This record gives sequence, C-alpha cells and structure tokens, in this order.
Amino acid sequence: MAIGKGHHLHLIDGSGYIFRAFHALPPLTRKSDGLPIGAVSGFCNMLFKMIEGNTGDDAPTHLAVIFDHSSKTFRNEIYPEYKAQRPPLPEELAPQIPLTREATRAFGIACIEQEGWEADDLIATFAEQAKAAGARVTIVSSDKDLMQLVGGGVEMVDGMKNVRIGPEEVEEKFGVGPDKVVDVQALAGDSVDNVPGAPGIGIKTAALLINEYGDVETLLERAEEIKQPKRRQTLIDHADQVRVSKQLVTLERNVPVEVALDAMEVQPLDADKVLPFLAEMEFRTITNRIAEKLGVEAPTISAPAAAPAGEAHAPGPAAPEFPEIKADAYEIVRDEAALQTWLDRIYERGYVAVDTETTGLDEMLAGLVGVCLSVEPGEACYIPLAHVNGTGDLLGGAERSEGQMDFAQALEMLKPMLEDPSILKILQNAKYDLKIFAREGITLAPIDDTMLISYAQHAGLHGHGMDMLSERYLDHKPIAIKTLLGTGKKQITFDQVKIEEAAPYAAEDADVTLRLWTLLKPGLVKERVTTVYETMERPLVPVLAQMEMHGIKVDRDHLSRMSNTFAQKMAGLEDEIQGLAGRKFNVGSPKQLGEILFDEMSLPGGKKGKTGAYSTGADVLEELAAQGHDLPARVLDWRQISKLKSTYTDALQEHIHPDTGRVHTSYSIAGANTGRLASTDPNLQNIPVRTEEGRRIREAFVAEEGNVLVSLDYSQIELRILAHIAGIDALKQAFRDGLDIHAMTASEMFDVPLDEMTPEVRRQAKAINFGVIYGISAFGLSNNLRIPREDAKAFIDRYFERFPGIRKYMDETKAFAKEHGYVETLFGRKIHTPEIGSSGPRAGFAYRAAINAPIQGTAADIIRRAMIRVPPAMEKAKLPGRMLLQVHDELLFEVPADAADDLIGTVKDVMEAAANPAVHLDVPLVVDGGTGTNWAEAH
DNA sequence: TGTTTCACG
DNA sequence: GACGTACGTGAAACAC
Repeated sequence: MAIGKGHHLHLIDGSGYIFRAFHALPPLTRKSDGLPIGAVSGFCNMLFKMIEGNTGDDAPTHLAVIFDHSSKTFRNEIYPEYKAQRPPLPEELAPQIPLTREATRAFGIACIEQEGWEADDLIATFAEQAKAAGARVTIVSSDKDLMQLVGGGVEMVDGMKNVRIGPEEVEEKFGVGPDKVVDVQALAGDSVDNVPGAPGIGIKTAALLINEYGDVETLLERAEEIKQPKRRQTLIDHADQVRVSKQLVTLERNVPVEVALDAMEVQPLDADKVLPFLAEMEFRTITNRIAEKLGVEAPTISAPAAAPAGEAHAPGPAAPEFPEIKADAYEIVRDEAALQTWLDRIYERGYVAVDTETTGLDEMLAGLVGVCLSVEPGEACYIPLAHVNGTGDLLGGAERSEGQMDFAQALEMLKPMLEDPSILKILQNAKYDLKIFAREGITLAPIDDTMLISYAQHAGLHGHGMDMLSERYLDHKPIAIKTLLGTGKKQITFDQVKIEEAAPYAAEDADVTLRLWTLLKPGLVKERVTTVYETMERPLVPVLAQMEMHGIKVDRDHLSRMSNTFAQKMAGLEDEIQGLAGRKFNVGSPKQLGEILFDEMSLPGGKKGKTGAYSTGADVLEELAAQGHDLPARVLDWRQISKLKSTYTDALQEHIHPDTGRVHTSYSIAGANTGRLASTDPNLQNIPVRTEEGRRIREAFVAEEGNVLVSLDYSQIELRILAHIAGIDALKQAFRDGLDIHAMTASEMFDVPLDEMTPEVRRQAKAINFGVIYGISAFGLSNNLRIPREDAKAFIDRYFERFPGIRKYMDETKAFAKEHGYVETLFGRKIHTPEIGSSGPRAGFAYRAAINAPIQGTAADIIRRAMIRVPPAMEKAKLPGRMLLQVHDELLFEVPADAADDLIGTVKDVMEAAANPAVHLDVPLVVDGGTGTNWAEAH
C-alpha cells in the first residue's frame, strides 16, 4: 500500500541515539565475554517501545532507522574542516555500532544508510516525501540540527527522555521558528560540528539579528546598518564564512534515495529473527517479554541467571526477572487470619517491604490510614485501618468504612514483627514511616532505605524519590497519588479514598520498594559505597527522626510582636518610597521597581537576564544607593524587613505544632548532592544571624523552663579540610598553632607582618580563602570584593604562588572528575558530576562544583558521623538533654541548666574526634561552644 | 509553573 | 576566544 494520508512515519536517528545512550546509560557488559553492550541494550529497548509502546495515533505505520555512513559528504568539499575535530569513537562504543544495525534488522525494521550522505539529510528527504504524500512524520532524535524540519506535520521526539519537540520547543531553543533555524545556526556556528559561524555571535545574538532582518542574506546585505560597531565589523569581515556555514547546516531534502517509503511499512515481529539476536546479546528481560508476546518459548540464555549483583544498577535487560506489575494482583487484608498468614510469610523470609498510607505529608500531624507489606515482587497486600466513608461534616468525623481490621488489634499484631531485630524492614524514605509508627508506639528496626541506597550510589546523577527510581530502574510509572486524591480545592485525604481504590496504589508502593531494593542493594558493594551507606546514611535515620519529633520551642508572642513592628515600619517605608517615586506601585514587584528606577527615573544600570527584565538585586540597589539615591536605599531597607516578616516572623508562627508548642522541621537526607542535610517545613538552617535585626528572630528560639540551649560549632571546618586535602603545610601549621587563619593568609600573600595587619587586608584574604573553597574565578572574586577583574586575577595568581598545593588540588580534582565522572570525599562518599564533559558555561559550573564537593562533602560527612555518635555518648555519660538541630557545622542542644557544662564536655569531644578512626586529619578539628536561654545567646 | 530575590553555612 | 560564573541549599512573592 502506498504511503499517504492517515499513515504515520517514524524516522529514528540511529547514530544520534546510540551516542547519547552510550553516555547516558550505565556501562553494561555481556556476562559471558565482557563485550560492552550498554548502548545496544538501550537501543533495543527503544525499538521495542517504539513498536509496542505507541498506541492509537502515535503508533507508527511506517518505521525506519537511519544511520550515518562513514564517508565524506558534500559538506567536506565546501568546508574541509567540517566535523574534522571530532574525537575518535570511545573504545567501548566502537564494537556496538555494527550491533545496532544488526538489532534493527532483527526487529524487522528498515535499516537505512547511504554513501555520501549524513543520516540527517536522509531523514530530511524522507520526511519531505512523506509530508508531500500527506502522512504524519515523527523524527526520533534530540539533535538540534534536525529541528529545522519541524512543523507542517513533522515533529520530533527525544527517544531517551520521551519529550516531544514541536515548533514551540524549537523556538525556545533557538529564539526563532523552525524555518529560521538554519539562519541562526549559520550565524552562531557549532563547535561540535566545527561550523564556524560568525565569531563572537552566539545563539541569542543570532536570534536577535534574524528576528530583526529576516534571514542571513538580508542581514549580510544590510550589515552596515548594525549599530554595535564590533558586531557590524564581524559580520562584514566574515560574510562568506557565514554563507558557507549556512550551506553546512542546511539539510538536503532531495537526496536521490535508494529506498522507497513504502518499504518502511511496519512488519510484525519475526520470532525466528529477533529472539536469537536478543539471546545472543544475553538480554534476559526483553527476550522473555517478546517471547511471551509472540506466544513462543524464550530461548535459554547461557549466562548465570541469579546474579543481579554485577549489573544491578543497570536498567532494562540487566534487571533480575520480575513479574509484571499488576494493580489487581494485590490482596486486601481485612481480618486477623489473613494478617497472620502474611506475618508467617514475613518470618519465613526474614525481610519485608513496608509502606504506610497517611492523611497528609506532615509526619507530626498525619494520621495512619493503612499499612502495605510485600515479601516478593508482584506479591503485596494492603491493610486498611482507618478509612472512612465520605468526607464527614463540621460536627464530627465521617463514618468508618466496613471491612477493616480493628486499628489497635492490627497494630498489636504488627508491632512484634516491626520491632523484631531479626526482620529487616525495607522502606522508601524510612524516616517518614519511622515517625508515623513512632506516634503509634512502634519503634521500627532494623531498616533499609531504598532512597538512601540510591543516594549513596548515585548522588548527583538523579533524584531519589520513588517515582523517579521506579521509572528509571523498573521502567514502570507508579500510580500517581493525584489520581486518587485529586488536586486543589476538591482534594481529599487518603482516609476518604475507597479501600478498593486505595489498595492497588498503596500495595504497589510496597511492591516497587521491594523491587528497587532487590535491584539497588547489591550496587552498594559494586560501587564500593557500603561503608558510606552503613556508617553515614542508615544510622542517621533514627537520629534525625528523634530530633525532628522533639522539635524546638518557639516563643510565639515574641514573633508576633516583631511582626507588628515590621508591619508598621514597612508601611512607613512604602509611603516614603512611593513619595520618592512620585506614584503608587508595588514595592515588592521587581518588575515595577525596575521600571520606576530605570525608565521613569532614568538611573544608570541596564537590562539583564534572559527574560529581559531589569535586575534589581541587592548589589544593583546598593550601587545606586552608594551614588546617593534615596529610593533604592529605602527599598533595600524595605526588602530586608519584608523578608524577615514573611519568611520568618509570620511563617514560623504557622509552624508551631498545636500540641507540642514546638517547631518540628524535617531534614532531607538525600536532598543535597554533597552529603549535606537540607531542612524544610520550615527551613531552620537559614534563620537570620548576620544583621542585628535578623538576630532578634533567633531570640524566639528558646529553651524550656529550667533548661538552656547549647550551641556547638566547628571552627573553620572547610578551610581545615582544604588544608588537609590539598596538603598545604603553611595552612596546616597555622591551624595547629591556633592562628587567625585569614590574617595569616593575608600576611603570607601581601608580606604584611601579623601585628601590622589591617582589617581591610584581612577581609580580602578571607574572601580569597572562601573563593578557593568555591572553585575560585577572577570574575567571582572581583564581584565579591568589588575590585577590577585584573586585580582579582593578580590576587589569585599570588595565592597560587604562595600555596602551590591549591592549584595542584584543583587540577587533580578536575582531572579525576573528568576521568571518572564523580569526585569523592575523604570518607568515600561519591558525588557524581555528569555535566563535567559538557561545553560552554555549563563546564565552568561543573568544574567549580567538582572542586567544592569533596570539601563541603567531607565536612558534611564529619558532622554526620558526630551526630550518629552523640546519642550513645550522651547515654553513656548519663546526660539528660536532647540534640535539636543541625546547621551544617553547628549542633544545637537543649539541656537542664545544671548539666550544660557536662554536655559541652562530652559532645565537644565526640565532634572533635568525629573523623577518627576512618580518617586521620593533619589538622585539628576545633569546636566552639556557647550557652543561653535562647538561640541568639547560645550561638 | 517559573523567575527573582534573599536568608543561611 | 567568548560564553557568564563564585559552592550548597529552601521559601516567599510576583508574573504569567
């Protein structure tokens, strides 16, 4: 049948896909002989999805995979350097390329390449032909060079991310519609393909010019009209180069192709072709899935079957054999006998995946609604405990649903198992469930946490939430909670969901958790992060749960009084500001403020940012204020107070728990890539301290009657770690001698004796010290110190000269990150740096992050180790009191006043020795302490 | 929902 | 040789 209207052609950019798959997917090798096959595996999964996954309109009627042919093309004749600087194929990828062609043929899909043409030209030609015949076209690729083809029935889909790329997405990327993409590319050039373009013109400028002049030719003809002298000259000087560039980037849509579209019609899978190939590759999962689909027996695969360990972290074919996830396969446990059967199975197994369902996300307020258990992939149950019918009314709760076990009785049966030291409880984000159960009098232990197992292995690579992990490692998208609860005003709580609807969702989570555990746990050993997980992640869970549940007392009246004062001050400032502006406007709107300052008052300081809005950040306003302008100065005052009021004095009151009268933050253990904790709801790690006004907010954090707050913080911990890691003898000695480290740095750099040090010189040295930790750059330092870039550069050069170890550390860290794709802390925590290979500004970000991560991460490791050791140390010393908060280098305690000194003695020792015995630091760790009835005093 | 601003280490 | 930057976070308000 001839292709035409109603048909849908899919053109897969085969070469592009395997390159990306190779870099994005974990390396995977064939069990029997170690042949690298990661990209082939990803490729086969993608093909299968293409055939199976698309339904309805999206299903291809015609399908082809297009490859580059390894020969010169017409572009090399126009411009010999085209794609000349391409590095050779990675060793592990080269053998996979012929295999992907073989795979295509095994799937019965047209496999197309043609001498003298790039895949992109063939795709352009086929797309054009199909469009002319009235068919729909989808190009499976993320290559920007293909974006010029989008529109008029042609769209692109990113085969790995499953993201659709239509005209809007193209416009977003290039700043112009698909029809002008080649013009922008011609101007901007492309370093990857070695297309020269016009020097100094990037995509943004190119889009600007094209939008104004229409196309490259018109622009070049009218180049004299351009206002910016540099830009004008560039275009005049390089007009021919731009014209050549346009030829290079324009795809040929009339290649004399040797294959007809009709030959691309989708064929049914041929078991005799596809199965032997997949078996040879030893792709277990996909072989079985296709065999099952075709109703034939799967060929045996000779490699050992029960060994998920070696490839546990690889998705798809490497996964252990799991049955399909079926929502209707789960049991609802409604009586004692059924629950007992499950308990028996759990004891037989020795482990169980557990998940709780609750009425909300706040563990301190949410009520337990049900419990899910799973002991085997595909087998899980839901135990409803507190479901109700309807939503209830104002007077009383709704009526309890039928068919549930008695709440107390069920928990009584579960408790011995949940507390049994011989039964491992597997959870996703264990701290949440731990706290829910703790409020029912159950102490969950021992536990494994799939979120933390993922974090220990993959920090920096991706998030660690269940939905994300499930999609990535199980290729399964769990039921969204939204589908049960709805959103917005009509949202209900989980107890109002019908039990029959709740069960598949709930049980699936336990099932998924168990599967993830099976898959990810062995990876700890393989990635050599077992110690990290066992000493710095898993034991932290109960410690944090205790801190969060205990909370910290907050003086509501103090905050409320401050809020009132702030409100008055703000009103006064608003009047004053609007008076200065000559009209009313919203002072809190950066947009309106920008218009007032720069349009109406015509103050200096131009546009900025990708949105085209004026920047009105504090540094801009400070600059204007320094020039003597009152309005920006008043806005700065207003902003400070507004911030304090909305974020702290108002918001904190909302977080005071109705029963405990205390504020209970929640720490995310796997939030920050470096190993730091993050604090949310509310964030108690950014309570003001730097200004006098802000510090008064800390006075609202108080100790109970008869108690005091004790603050213990590491002095200069990151600089000490830098001195150790980079091996800077002068810094190490200074720390051993207890010197003022910034003054010492200044003295060393500027040859000023310590006793003649001025505060200004010391301040500059301090900024440089911090800059080094952040992966220093002349630009950053010049900004921070408000000095010319050349001066900043001179400072940095001087610093490197005096402390040559620093440069060595920076270079070695960069090289390590580049080679391995991650960096490590002293304790073996890995922080992945996937962006390190990228080009442009991203590379700079990635390098600085890579330099900072081992330092920040080692400090985070040390305080984690301390926190885990503190509770047993306090117990041993029979100390009353509790650890309440962590603020990166500080721990805050509440303790009876007469025990404060003992607590400081004990905890200080633990903190200062926290690196031992795993790591011996060449510098001492020093902890300073303070005491007071509120946090401001203690700090 | 994304951007801007600003609080902390 | 230009790109656009200090590192790591979370929350609130505005703008769309």
